[in-house]
Amino acid sequence: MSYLPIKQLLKASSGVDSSRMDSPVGTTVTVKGWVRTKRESKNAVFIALNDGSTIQNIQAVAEAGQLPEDTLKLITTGSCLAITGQIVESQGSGQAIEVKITDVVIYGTADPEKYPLQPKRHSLEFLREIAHLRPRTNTFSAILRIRHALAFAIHKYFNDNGFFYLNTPIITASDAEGAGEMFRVTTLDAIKPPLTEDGKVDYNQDFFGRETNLTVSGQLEGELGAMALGKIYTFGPTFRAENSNTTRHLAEFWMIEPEMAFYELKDNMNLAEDFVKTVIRYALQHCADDLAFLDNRLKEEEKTKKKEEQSELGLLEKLQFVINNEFVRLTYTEAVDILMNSKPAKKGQFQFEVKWGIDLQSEHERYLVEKHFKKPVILTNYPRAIKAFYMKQDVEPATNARGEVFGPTVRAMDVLFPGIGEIIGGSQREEDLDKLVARMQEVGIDPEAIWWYLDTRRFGTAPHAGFGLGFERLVLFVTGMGNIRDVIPFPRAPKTAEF
RNA sequence: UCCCGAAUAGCUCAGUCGGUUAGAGCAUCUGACUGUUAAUCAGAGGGUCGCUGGUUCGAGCCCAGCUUCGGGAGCCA
Repeated sequence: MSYLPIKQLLKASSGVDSSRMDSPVGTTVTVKGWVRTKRESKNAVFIALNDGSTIQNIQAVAEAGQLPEDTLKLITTGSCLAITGQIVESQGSGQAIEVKITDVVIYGTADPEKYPLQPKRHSLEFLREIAHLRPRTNTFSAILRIRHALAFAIHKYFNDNGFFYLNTPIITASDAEGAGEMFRVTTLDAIKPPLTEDGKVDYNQDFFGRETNLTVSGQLEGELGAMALGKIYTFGPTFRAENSNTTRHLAEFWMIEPEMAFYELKDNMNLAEDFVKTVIRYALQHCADDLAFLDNRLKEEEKTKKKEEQSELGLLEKLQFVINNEFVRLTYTEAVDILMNSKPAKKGQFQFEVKWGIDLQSEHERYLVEKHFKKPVILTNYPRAIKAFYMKQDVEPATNARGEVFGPTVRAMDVLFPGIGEIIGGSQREEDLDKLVARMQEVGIDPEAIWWYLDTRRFGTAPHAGFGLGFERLVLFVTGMGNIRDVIPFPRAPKTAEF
């Protein structure tokens, strides 16, 4: 039996007018979905049904005594039904149309004594414990629909702009980037692995004949793609075995990494800003009711907070603000100057002292974004010592407003967003083989281990640039959620892999 | 990994100074109610007070260890 998704049904009936040719009023339809609530009064039974196609429910109505008593009893929150009936204009005020029930098929019951989702508000902490069922809630279904829309918008953006989607390996042998602790991939016996003569695990006997891990970044392979296809992007899972217990980190997350031949740092910044704004605009256009729901949810939550802790902008306002304002661009050196002359620095309110050469702490980033500029910020030209080996080395020394000289620096860029900090990290890459190898040796990376990467510089090297964006951090920002574990269906984090 | 906090009914929480039978709201069930909107009203059922040990005549409450969760920090995307 075919059925009509609720989203389609409601779309067809928007601005209900039974005289309209395409109005569904009067037609007989079958809707299928899960019961949110059932309300009974003396003369009628009301069922709110949701099928996940939209945040909105469809109301189905039966007259009292119409449905057999034992059928009625099984229609409880969480049960799954197929309801057939005529679409009528609703007599109630909460909805334009409703289904006048002629037939109900119960696909699956849900024992109300055991079904954990009750028709009431649940804490996000509790829902994390039942992550397998939480997509059935308004909040999580909204988040997952927005997540989908953002993923689609990302592919669309790159496709529209001449990028090719490059699939980089998930299992890698390279451990050169040093982006984080890695998960080992092996088929060797964990208790009795084969050993070499000097007592170490003999990975020659492993599946790949060498040590392998799950990828921590597709960037190096992405550069190979850019040096052949021009503009590429990756969008795939990434793994970090760091013991990170925060609201912004996952052990398994999805990363987007564009890499462009012939792009320099400024082109890279322009792309990053346009890209982020475009995908946020897409979500605003295509997820209006889900975003409105989350906006409202956040406002309710804000009401319970103290005045001084309430945020100035609502979710929708914040998203509009980001797409309507230019990101502030300044160098690391200029940022350090601002921070050193800031109120919190003078009052000693920063936990970490600011001076040229330090890696900026989240308190510093937050000050710049949330207090000083109150806009997204792109910081560039970081000290070479705190950045990755592959970033292009600046020739010009950095200077601040008073003409003081610092260095050396690299052509790095970090995009900082309010609430989440670093959302994008990227750079122009060092295309000069000698400089790149010299830098690798300085930081103790064996050039032989990634000879294939260095071949890009040996054969037809070119200026190029790219960046990485943590997908969940983007979803976190767009949904206004506070914990990254709530914007991915099945979060992986230390001690967390149940579902 | 470090710092701080928490763990009591299905959920969210209260529980005074260590003292009789551990409470509330929501959810569930039963009944009432002329079309309800997370309906409303009345009633009922529902507890290994995270685990282990200790102090005490007596522990939900005090102490120690462990576990898990939350917030912050670090690592980073």
